[in-house]
Amino acid sequence: MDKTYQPEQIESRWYERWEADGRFAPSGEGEPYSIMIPPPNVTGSLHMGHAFQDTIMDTLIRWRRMQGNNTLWQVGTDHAGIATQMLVERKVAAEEGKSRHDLGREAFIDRVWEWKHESGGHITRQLRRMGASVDWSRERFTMDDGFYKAVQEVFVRLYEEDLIYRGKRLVNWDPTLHTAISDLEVENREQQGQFWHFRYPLADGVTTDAGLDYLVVATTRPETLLGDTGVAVNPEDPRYASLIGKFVELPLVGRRIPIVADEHADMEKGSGCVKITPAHDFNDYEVGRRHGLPLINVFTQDAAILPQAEAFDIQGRPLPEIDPSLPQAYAGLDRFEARKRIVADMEAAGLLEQIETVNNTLPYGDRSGDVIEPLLTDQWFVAVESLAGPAIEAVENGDIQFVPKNYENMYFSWMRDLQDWCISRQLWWGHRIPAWYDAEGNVYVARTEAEATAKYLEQMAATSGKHAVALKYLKDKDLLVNGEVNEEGISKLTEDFEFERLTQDEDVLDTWFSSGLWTFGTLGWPEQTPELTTFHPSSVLVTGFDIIFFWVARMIMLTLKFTGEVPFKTVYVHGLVRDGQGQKMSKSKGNVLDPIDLIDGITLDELLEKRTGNMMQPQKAKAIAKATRDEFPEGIEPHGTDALRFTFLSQATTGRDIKFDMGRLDGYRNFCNKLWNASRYVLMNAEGQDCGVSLEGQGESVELSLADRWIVSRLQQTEAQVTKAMEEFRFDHASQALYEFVWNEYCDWYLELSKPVLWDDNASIEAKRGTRRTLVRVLEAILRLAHPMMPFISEEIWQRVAPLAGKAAGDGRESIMAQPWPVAEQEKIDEQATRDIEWLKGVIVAVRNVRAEMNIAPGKPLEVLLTKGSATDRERLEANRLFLAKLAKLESATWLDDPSQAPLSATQLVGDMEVLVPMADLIDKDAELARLAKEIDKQDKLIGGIENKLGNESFVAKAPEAVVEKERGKLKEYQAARAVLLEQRDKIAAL
RNA sequence: AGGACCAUAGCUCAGUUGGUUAGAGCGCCACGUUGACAUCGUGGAGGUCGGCGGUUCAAAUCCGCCUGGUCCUACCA
Repeated sequence: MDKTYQPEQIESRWYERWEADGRFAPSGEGEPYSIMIPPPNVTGSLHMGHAFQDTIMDTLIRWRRMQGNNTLWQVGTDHAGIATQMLVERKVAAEEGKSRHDLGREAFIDRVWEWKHESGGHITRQLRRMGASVDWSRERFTMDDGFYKAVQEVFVRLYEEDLIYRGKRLVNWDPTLHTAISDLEVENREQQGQFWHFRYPLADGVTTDAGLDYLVVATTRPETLLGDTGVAVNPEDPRYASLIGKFVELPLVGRRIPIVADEHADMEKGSGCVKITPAHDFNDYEVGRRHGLPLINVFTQDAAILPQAEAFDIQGRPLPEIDPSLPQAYAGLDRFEARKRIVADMEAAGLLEQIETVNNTLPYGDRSGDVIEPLLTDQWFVAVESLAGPAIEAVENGDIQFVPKNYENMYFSWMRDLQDWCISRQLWWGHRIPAWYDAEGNVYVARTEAEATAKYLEQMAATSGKHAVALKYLKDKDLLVNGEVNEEGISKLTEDFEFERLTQDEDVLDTWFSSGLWTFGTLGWPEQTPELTTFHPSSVLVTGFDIIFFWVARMIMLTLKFTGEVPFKTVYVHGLVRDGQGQKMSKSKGNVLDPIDLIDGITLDELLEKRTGNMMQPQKAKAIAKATRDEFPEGIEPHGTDALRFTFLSQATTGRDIKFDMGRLDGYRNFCNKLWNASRYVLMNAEGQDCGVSLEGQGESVELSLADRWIVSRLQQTEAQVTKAMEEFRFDHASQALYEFVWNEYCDWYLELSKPVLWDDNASIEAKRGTRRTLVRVLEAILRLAHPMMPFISEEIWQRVAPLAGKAAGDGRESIMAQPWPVAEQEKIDEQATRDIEWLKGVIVAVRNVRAEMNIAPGKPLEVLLTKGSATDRERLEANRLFLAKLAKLESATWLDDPSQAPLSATQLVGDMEVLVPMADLIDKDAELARLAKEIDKQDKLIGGIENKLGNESFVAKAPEAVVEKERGKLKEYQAARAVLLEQRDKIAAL
């Protein structure tokens, strides 16, 4: 083995080997355990959030696999509608100077597929670098054929049950992307805005109680004035009671609009009057519905002013009786330009009362960055009410559990106030909605055009002779079979019967509609496949809290509906990975860390280029470059995947955001190095030597030392601890338990304790064998314990160590991946050995303390005296002379029967026993007296505290006996320590 | 405005049902190179557990209020 740990050399090699050997596929034996990866964008790249998430999933899967479960980690990618379409649009624009409309729908979609084939492997390669043991043989894509089938099936069935409907509704419209987006894709940003107060003249000579002939309304969006269809006042408002049912004359347009009474109007705010624009505001839409006000749309899809408005009733039916004319001056103006002009015109007309500056929050599209406009459009919706009930219940009754539990509240509060889900998007990239229209605009929802055509014929035949004839003809000719008109039938229809072909809906489905089917769609549904039976419901979903609404809630609803099962039994929710300062990582802030750079390292120059090159806001480049130079003056060193994974795990606490800590990453890289070097030591002392283990695993006669029994005992406890932590999803505890055992016990103590045995010419063959066997077996177990967290280094070392530990090769389990997870054996826990070792450590630390305090060279052999020891102390000394001599560097350790004969010494306590290092004339009197005074003071304080407690009658009376006893014990201990210090002080003072 | 979460050493964080001399890693200080490892070893300094009040024999831990931070929801007509 190399002297230092070189991760890059081992990582790619092992991953390829595992994959080639088919180690990731389900074993087919044991209790099923499955995780569905949250599908990353197919053309995306791996960010810190993925790396974190993937580490957790891989750790769980590797752990369960070792425990003997039949594990499936389902992998796949998402087509990510908007994100991917925008990316390809930009690429096409940059490379060919063409828009998607220049190309046309089909050609554009071909480009997207090309791009998918070109770049789709990027993220999967990165997943491999993380060590993710996903089953690549089952990789899926949300737009592959099988998945498409599941999507269609779900859509059609929901439609048939009236749970999907189409209608003209107000939606969040993105004027840049020209599509509806969901509430969840809207980002509210606060900013300073203006609030215009306008006068709306009262019609028919009516006046207010105050004698005014106008009402004052206020708005932050004056351009919507053109679509006003009412003014609301509060029904309780005495100021306007007499005006309810009267009219105002809408300025600039001249429309007469009613004054209605509605709770929505807040008497406390402004004038108490509110303009109502049902076609351009969600609240006004509701007011309009309550009062039967018409909806007047004044915007184009670009959010520019229409030359002529469009009027509808609440059902979305056109209202021809309403005069649609708008002032021509605004026709074609962008909404913000129109706003300026309208304000100016109002002012000119003397109708502008006041302009206020206010802080308000505006909705922005999180993809386009454009201001979202509520717009009346034809869209498809899922009626969620009947789906939400069972989805809430599943969490309430514990079929699905959130970890940590408090996310359940977040889930409930969202689910209990659910709006119908708008699932149509006016995009090209995605699952096209399986709905077809005939020439009259009637809709036929079906799995295929053939099926839709059949439905069309059947439906129309009932009322139309022409259709009935065509239907009969096709049936007679066997061109209509099983509810589908085949290709030939369709061409017959269009040619012989002169029907127009049905046209498919132009819209595609919201990406989350398809990813909502992920857990069962990937397993072959609607077919009842063996995989579906075995692996569904999945065991755990690992996801960020930010997509509980987008994804988790919808998965639960759709999966319950179509499989009758929950999609997963546990939802492990993790937080966001932030930078070291707690800032969200973003390209524009220039604080993004790439997991691959942490693994492989990156030079400062490359990092600077990555962070400042190709920026949206180049003016920030300088500040970013400076911050980057300050934080990473030498760039980033390579750390390896194992260290990165271990860092994530150690920071994975309880669902809170994590601040990624470079210091920890360094620390865990060092931990890998520590493990590496400990293994080197073990191999140097065991390879080719008698370890008391034959290849058949038969032990030969061995003698186990105290240290051997102790480390084996501690190993059992560590195994239990790590397992418990994994079961509780406390990866921080699991990683810490392993870290502490390996470093603080195995390396710091056990390896050191093995040296005296192995290097002592007088030690017996059996003792040496026992120590070698323990060294090897404990290391072998450590590696298995570490493997789910650190797959690469554990495998690399295990290959060398396993044969020495009697693990046979050639049995199909020659990878650590196929080894059993360590199970703690109660009978190997040795309390006595633990106490004895604690004593030994106590003496060694006592001597080290003296050396440090007295400035005695670490290597100088010492002659120590022991006094006030019990029979047990004497036994322990005799049993451990060898260890003591070596680890504390003692020349000798001698019992002093009469404590009063002790020479002037530095003294330390181990229990009641005193360890004396004679100091002769080496002592600096003043310094030592000062040190002792400080120590005595410390003990005095401790003693005082306990005496207070014990002097408190109610403490003694009410506290449990055990607690009181413990305090008494402590008191004795402190008093003894104090006595030693006093004695020491007196001796020195007397010099 | 309502709600959730958080506040422990210079930094990043543990601290399960109240009882520990409040812990770890990094950083800091001192010492240390012959036999696994300087990506190391040994020893050490450093915290009135955000503030105030309460419950209790006992509070970092339970309750209330306050302050500061993060986030979510709503409103902003």
